Amino acid sequence: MTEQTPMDLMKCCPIDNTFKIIGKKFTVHIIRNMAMQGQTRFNQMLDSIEDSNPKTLSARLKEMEKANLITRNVYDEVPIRIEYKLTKKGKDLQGLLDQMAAFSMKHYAKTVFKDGKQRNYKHVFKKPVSLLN
Amino acid sequence: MTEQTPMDLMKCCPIDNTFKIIGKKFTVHIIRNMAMQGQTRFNQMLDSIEDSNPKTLSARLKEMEKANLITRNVYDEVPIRIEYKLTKKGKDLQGLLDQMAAFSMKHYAKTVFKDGKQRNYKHVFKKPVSLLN
DNA sequence: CAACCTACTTTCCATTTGGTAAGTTACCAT
DNA sequence: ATGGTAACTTACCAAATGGAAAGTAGGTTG
Repeated sequence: MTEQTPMDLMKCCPIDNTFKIIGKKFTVHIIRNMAMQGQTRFNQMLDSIEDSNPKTLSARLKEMEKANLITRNVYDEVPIRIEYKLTKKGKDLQGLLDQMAAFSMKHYAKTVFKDGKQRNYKHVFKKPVSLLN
Repeated sequence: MTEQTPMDLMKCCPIDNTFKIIGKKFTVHIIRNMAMQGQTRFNQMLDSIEDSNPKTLSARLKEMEKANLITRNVYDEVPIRIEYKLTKKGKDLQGLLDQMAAFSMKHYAKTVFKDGKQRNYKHVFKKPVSLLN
């Protein structure tokens, strides 16, 4: 019998599909700030994401909520407070961000590190790269 | 003494840096076709990458060559033959592609698989997700 | 009642990006 | 001379994307 390749199982490309989710400007930055710095609020992200602006940030957050990567919770305080949080699904992008970080730390040490010296992911973050189960 | 965070070491964000490299349309598709299908030629990629066109493909290949992700070799045959190959650095993006594939296989099984059933990366590709050393 | 706060939205404009279609180069075969 | 092949390039146009600046909503504080 003929061998079954991964492509025989697939209807559409999973890499392409993921790219459609995280390929737009600021999406990975938002996840990064939420996952690594625990940020939850609009103005926090606006202030800390390089070159972001409210219009684009707002658009990305809406897309991400629709894609179930994050939740949006309204707290009726004064002034109003809104919290964005990563869902389980959103957290599953951690491994992807880890790989992105690891790649630059390996190949762009001079760009990335103040002292220009190469380090690996585990050394910097004191934990191995996350994996998806 | 005060604790040293990963950010204290960094001049620029490694995630952002990687995004600048792979964030444009078709870049990951090119790497995917080269790594997973062994493609080396312009027209092969043009025919097999969904919605690609010669202008954009050509632009991406040039950027990728400049970034040392691929090499371009000219063979003076008739008709002329040109081979693109992944460098060691380009191959180091494999783990990133794996994570992208794994994420969609976990969270978009219905979109990705013909039968709509979830499978993990290892099951489909018969090998674990690649890691960067 | 004016100022301030968070969290946006809206308008209008500029830039980036991509796409189609046709052309180009160089060499060989008929 | 015409046509074929590979690998592009060019011109011109359309759409997507992003950004600055100002405005809005609802409530509080001085």
